[in-house]
Amino acid sequence: MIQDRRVLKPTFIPSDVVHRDHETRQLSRALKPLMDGGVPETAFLYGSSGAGKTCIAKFTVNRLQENVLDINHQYVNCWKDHSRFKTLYRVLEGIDRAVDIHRQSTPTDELLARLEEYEGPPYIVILDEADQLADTSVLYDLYRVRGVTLILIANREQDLFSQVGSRIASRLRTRTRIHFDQYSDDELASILSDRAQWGLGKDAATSSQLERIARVAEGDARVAIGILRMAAQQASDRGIQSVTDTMIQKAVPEAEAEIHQKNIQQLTEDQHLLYEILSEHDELASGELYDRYAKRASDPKTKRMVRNYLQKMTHYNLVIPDGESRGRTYRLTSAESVSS
DNA sequence: TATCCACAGGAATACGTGGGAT
DNA sequence: ATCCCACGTATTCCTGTGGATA
Repeated sequence: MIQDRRVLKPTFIPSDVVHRDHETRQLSRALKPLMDGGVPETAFLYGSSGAGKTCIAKFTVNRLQENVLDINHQYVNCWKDHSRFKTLYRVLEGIDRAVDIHRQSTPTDELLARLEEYEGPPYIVILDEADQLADTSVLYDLYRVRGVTLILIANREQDLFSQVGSRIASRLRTRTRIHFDQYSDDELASILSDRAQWGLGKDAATSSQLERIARVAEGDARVAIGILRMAAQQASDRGIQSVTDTMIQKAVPEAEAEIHQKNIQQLTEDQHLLYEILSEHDELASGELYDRYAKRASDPKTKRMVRNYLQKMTHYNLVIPDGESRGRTYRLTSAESVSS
């Protein structure tokens, strides 16, 4: 029953997007000066995850490139390439100027100098998860390079600007800001319907099934499509043409567990231990958590380091912190209790 | 209410590592 | 073989915050 697997992958960009006309127009307008040699505005897309930010950014740039003009573009995920060096490297890669750069033999400033020499067609750089940059000075670097247009993507506006120096923050703040609301259940259902039709065939799922998936996904398109993919996989494994309600029910925790499991595999030994301790309790105060950790670990790290671990695990959606300073407690995400 | 203390998270710093350069 | 550069990891130091206590 699966006709085109790519359509259900998280990275897939549809040839036509729905329910984001306003946002797409805003972004197009910001980039429009490129069409007659002008200087476009820096665009800043923000909103919760799965709201279509990355999709719209890529879609708009692709369309601009196909229909209109000679431009270069590059997509950089700052969660993966979060250092100044790596980000600049990726940016150079997008214009084929990175071939002879072998890791650290070249100082970072050399990369920037090379970028400043660039005199090709306009260059659009999409910085996804820009709030994850360890060193936000790259924003300043890139902002100053002639011919480079930035599209910044982050979950929350203040997460990005809290770290950026005030100098560049004030400059960037004035640029085009585009907010992405969560998808409504209806919008999600119609997105799913399109994907199901292209990727799975007409009768793969009923509209009420898609609505059900949309509801549990809570506005997150990535989650919704993931659930559909898992359900379709089950149907395909059994050689039947359409998904059943039972498959959807099973796919919901499986889609969550898949992400969850991937994240757990990334953990180090110490982080695993923290996870294990937390799994034995409903919730733990930070002091008690550390005491238990220090008792069990063969070579316990400092409290500060453990705070870094917990922060990272929080970002991976494995741990939920409760409370601000004193009296904070930690607990695990409820993923495994759901899957039972 | 003033003081104290546990805690979060930023900044500076130290250390070990990998791989190209010499 | 040795040096160098940037990186990831970890520690130390520090400031700000909010709940607990005298």
